[in-house]
Amino acid sequence: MRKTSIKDIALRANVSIATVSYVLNGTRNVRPETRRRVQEAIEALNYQPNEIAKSLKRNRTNTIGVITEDVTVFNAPDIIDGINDFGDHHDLHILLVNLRLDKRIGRNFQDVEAYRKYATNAVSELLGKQVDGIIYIGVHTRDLTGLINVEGKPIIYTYGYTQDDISIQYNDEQASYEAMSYLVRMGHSRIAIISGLMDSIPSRRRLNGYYKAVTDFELPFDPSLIKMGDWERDSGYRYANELLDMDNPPTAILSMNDVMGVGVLQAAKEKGLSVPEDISIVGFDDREFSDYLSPRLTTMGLPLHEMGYLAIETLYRLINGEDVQNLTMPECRLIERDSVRMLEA
Amino acid sequence: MRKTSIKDIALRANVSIATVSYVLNGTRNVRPETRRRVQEAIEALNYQPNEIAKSLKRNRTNTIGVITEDVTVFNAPDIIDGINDFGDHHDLHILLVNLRLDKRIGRNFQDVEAYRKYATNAVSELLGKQVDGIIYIGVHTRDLTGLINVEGKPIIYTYGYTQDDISIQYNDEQASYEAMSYLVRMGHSRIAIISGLMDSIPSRRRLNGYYKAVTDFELPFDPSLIKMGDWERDSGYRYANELLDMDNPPTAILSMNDVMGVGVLQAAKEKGLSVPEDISIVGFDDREFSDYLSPRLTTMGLPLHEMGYLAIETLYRLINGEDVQNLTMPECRLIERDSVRMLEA
DNA sequence: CTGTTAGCGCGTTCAA
DNA sequence: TTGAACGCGCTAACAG
Repeated sequence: MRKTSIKDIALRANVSIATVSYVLNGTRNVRPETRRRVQEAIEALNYQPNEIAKSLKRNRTNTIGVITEDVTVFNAPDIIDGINDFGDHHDLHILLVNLRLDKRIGRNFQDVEAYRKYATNAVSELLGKQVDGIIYIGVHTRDLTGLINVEGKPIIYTYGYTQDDISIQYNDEQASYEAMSYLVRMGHSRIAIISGLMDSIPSRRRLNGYYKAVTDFELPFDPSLIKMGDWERDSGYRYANELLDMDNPPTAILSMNDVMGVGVLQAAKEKGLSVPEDISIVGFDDREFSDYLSPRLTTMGLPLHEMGYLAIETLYRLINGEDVQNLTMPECRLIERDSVRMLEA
Repeated sequence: MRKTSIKDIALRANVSIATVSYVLNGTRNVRPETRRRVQEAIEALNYQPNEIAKSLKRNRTNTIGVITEDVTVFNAPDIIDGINDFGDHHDLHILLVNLRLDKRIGRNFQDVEAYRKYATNAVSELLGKQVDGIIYIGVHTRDLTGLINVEGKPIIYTYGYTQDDISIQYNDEQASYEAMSYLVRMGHSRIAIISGLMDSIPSRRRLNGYYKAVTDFELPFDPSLIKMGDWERDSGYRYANELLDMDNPPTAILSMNDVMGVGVLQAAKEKGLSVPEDISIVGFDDREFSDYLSPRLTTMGLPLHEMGYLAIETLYRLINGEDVQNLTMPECRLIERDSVRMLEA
């Protein structure tokens, strides 16, 4: 038998369907006695409104589309969790599309055409489903201008941005500056940095933070303390070796991600150096594994949950026609563990 | 201005809306010339069907609800990825609900009432949204009978089960048996095991696999090689210490998860034992971090992607009225890394 | 065989 | 408080 609809309620309560609707939504006053009858019927028939029908009429689905370039990449789950956090409290539902880019194209993000069709499809599915807005979660931060066309629907980017839309980003420069400040507070001054790929925006910004700290704290500036890595473990390993082989090696190494940090740890270990006694290390990302390394890695944690939360909150305001500007972006915070030691003065 | 609808197309192509619908769905023959006109109009107006309206009429949304107890828990993303994999190829959309249990109630799963309301809400939201079926992804395997009532909608459980519904599980017993076989092939016979909490079904099943292997391979049976851990790193550490302090210590330790495996690694290191030269270790789960440990941990990988894939595939068949039985469950497979050595004969 | 008319699905909302 | 139009697309029934 069919699901019970508003009609069944009306029939049983001996009122019109309009009245049922008013009771349901409190849109209008209804005589208490009538209301009671209606509610009794709703109860008895275990009625549950059909949101699809409601959406059709209201022209609003209370559903937002979330496009993630790859759910299995480490940043996605926590961002989604932040989205859900807000969504739960505002009756917003999440239609999730997973582009699965990591499986489909690996890291070839330069080749936009390779994944444009996936992104375009995702958008058109979502638009067809009449979502009220879209959140796009990239795998890594880059310019996504022109990738998709959302035909005027509100959209928010995170871990990526376009020249036309709002995007939620943490402040890379501030983050690496803060990591440096911490190291300085711990008594370090010869601090090396291993960067990510230099075609990446976060890499460049984090390097800026490094320079700024070097200047502000009047640290000895030595270009040979700056290594250009590629985000992978091997490059951390390779450059840590170079760094540790110097005549005047650094006392601390800031690695732009935890993965390279693993390489650094390994290089130190192989040289018989112990961390943090002989060399301090700070990573970036607070990947789950950084807590399982030995020593446990001190690292800059990313505000993933907050980014998701802010993304949907902002989208929500956009949907409701608010004029959104001057957003305060969430900040990274240092997760202090065991890979940095305090240097004696 | 309003989104262009089927009506606009009809108007422009000078046909009735019925004809447009026929062209759109290929439901009936349409004269080529007419079809061309319609298609031209669709193109010109950039028409995109309103799936909401379609769903209302069809009484089918092509959307399935995915309830995850917590997206940020390690098993969720890959299961979801598997769900997407199938969904992509069958025009199925995913409405994701995240119960966020890890944040809300931690590990207190005994206290069902603490999260029943979340689960119930999730189901009723999903039902209201008229999903065609539901997949429930637990945080860990347990009996979920009676938790929710889906009012006859098809539902599939994974990482959990009920007495009434279909659930997708890998075979724990086979998995630990296989891990043991591997160790035996590598020349080990004194093999210890550190289990998870014994109120957990996987723990018990994996222990069965262990016993079975001990019997089948005629390994020396020594009860002191069996330790009851609690899934946490500390218990791995503690029991590894006990094991390694024995007069006749094992040559290999099978840990029922990678987290405890980290504790085992640490215990060995502190004793000046090197892995795998002095002691071999096999973990369970293939957590991301197991590849970043040193040595890289050999571990039983879970077929998460496959579970998600099979879950939605089965759900799809259920939705289409097929009679589903005798499912072949996906299997764990060993990820061979560097923590086991071949013992000389 | 091709095209049209009209009612339906379910809830919202305006006019009466 | 109610009847009826409406949102958008599907489809049965009918006409040519």
